[in-house]
Amino acid sequence: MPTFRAPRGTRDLLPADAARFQGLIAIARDLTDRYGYRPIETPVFEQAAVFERGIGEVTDVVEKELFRIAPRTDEAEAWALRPEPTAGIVRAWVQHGMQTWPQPVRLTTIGPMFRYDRPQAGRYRQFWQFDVEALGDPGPAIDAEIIELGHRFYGRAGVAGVEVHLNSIGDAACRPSYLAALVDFYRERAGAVPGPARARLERNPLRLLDSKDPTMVAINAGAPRIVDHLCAACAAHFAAVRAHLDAVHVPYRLEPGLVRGLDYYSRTAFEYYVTAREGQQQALGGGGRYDGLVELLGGRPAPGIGFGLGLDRVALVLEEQGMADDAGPGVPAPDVVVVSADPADTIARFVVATRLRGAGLAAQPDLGQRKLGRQLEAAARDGAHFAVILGDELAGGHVQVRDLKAGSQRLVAVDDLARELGRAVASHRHGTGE
RNA sequence: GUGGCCUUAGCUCAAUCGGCAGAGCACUGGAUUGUGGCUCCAGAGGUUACGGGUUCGACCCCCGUAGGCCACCCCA
Repeated sequence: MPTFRAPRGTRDLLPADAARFQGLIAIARDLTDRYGYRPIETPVFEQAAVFERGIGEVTDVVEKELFRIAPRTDEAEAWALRPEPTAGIVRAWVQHGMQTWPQPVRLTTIGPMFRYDRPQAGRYRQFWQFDVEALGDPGPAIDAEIIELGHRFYGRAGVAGVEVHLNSIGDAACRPSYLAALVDFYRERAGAVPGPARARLERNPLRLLDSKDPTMVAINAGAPRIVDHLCAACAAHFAAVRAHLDAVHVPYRLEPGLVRGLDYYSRTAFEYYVTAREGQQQALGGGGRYDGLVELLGGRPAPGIGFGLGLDRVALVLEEQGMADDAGPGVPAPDVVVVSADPADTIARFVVATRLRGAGLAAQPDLGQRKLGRQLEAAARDGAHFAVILGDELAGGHVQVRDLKAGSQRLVAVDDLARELGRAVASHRHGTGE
């Protein structure tokens, strides 16, 4: 066992995994660029109060998963690692007066989030999210834009079987009366409600709706549904969101039990699910509208909506579905490897490779002290297209350029080497459509 | 935070009833002096996760710890 290892719930993304992540990030960047979302980077830690106030004191995220950091004892519990990106972005919105920018403000960020809970496959203490937020627009069109963007991301990433689950959880006007009805409903059946759920009833009754406990599932089948209790404004908003999604043919499933884990959501709530996969980490992403959050964090009231998509889970599902590129652990195939007949002459190889690199070629010197055959063997195994062989011809100002794919070889003047190779590499790339 | 299963070489896994820790892949080197991915040979790689206990003797049985996984809780 090594002396040190990655902390519990964290992991190293080795080159093959990291390359897959970079691929997902590139897709996300391309999409957000074209949808008009601008990048923003906020700190990975904030004052703990930003999360406690924004996310809600009685949520699991704050109560048991907040990753607190205390660099000095007299600052204990002052700061916490971000468990999600929205609160920090809203804090930045308030701090920098983004309500004076042209509205809406479309923002996106990608980075690690932190939650101190018990790890499992697809659930980590440090995990990556692709996050998109639109602030300053109350209308249903932006809700649909966001939901469609996330849906398109999964399609572009190649994830099969992603379902959009959709619900509205009302707002300050209609949720209180619904909650009262819901609590009454459960109280009438208090004898049947399991102990842990009963404790929740007082603190956060909405959360009982998405319990997986079989007895709760049975009870919930008859529970009042929030969509039947929406005020006129919320009902109209929800209908309009659906109409927008229908118009662009984004399929979705209405889920009356979908309530989301964070307090700041209002009206539109949605999640992206892969129900086909084994195991429990089926939620690949989720989000919703948070019209009260800006005010909660000290700003002038402004509406917002956004989502966070878990890149770790996307990568996991892609692998399970056999869609992951088989990026091996080795280095990417170089255009050119520089080898030499003299096993000891690493300087000549280094000099030539450096010159080729300066000319923009993906060139690598063989760094070992092995004989020529071994050097060529390694070059071929690494997938290099060309080998530059340094030998006796060097005295006359020439080297051998060997085409490792074709098995052909010719003498090239050192002075022409970079130009010749550049041309050959370019034509090969066009020829194979790479 | 609750309950359960698991942990042997870098990776995937063997090791009879408690009796000498192994294989494949990968890695490194070699196969009569300057030419290939195949083949052949060899090498290196282990405190059997860690700590204790039982035993003449522990990879194997018992206890604890750590980590992973599964189901909850909840979520990405």
